[in-house]
Amino acid sequence: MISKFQNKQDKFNSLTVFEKKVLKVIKKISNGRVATYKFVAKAVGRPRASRAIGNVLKKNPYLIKIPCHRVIRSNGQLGGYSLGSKKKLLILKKEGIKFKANKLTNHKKILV
DNA sequence: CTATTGACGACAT
DNA sequence: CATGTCGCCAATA
Repeated sequence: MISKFQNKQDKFNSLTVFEKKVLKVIKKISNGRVATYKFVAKAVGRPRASRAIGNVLKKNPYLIKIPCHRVIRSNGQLGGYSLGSKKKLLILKKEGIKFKANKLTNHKKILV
């Protein structure tokens, strides 16, 4: 019989192992904290794949479930977002993450 | 198989 | 600080 989660399953299964790993890591970033692309890269065992991490996120199929807006650049800059950096900034602001001149100000809550 | 494409990073200037 | 260059990497054409 076909599970009622078949659609989600299909979507999930269509992802590569690499992509699944990436999304899985990001899913764990809790509210009020942020991580860098580099951090995620290291977490999935590809320490130099930070660029590829971004490529995964730009097509994040679970925009609601996976808080990819919490991933920023290692130099403290905001970084991109599929719905536009502006949106990303607003969401983060709501979550208590502050930026000034496109630079993160609170370095306490960042995972590097 | 090769080439291109980026939500990147380190480093030089 | 700001900007440019070069290296990196998985996906995709």
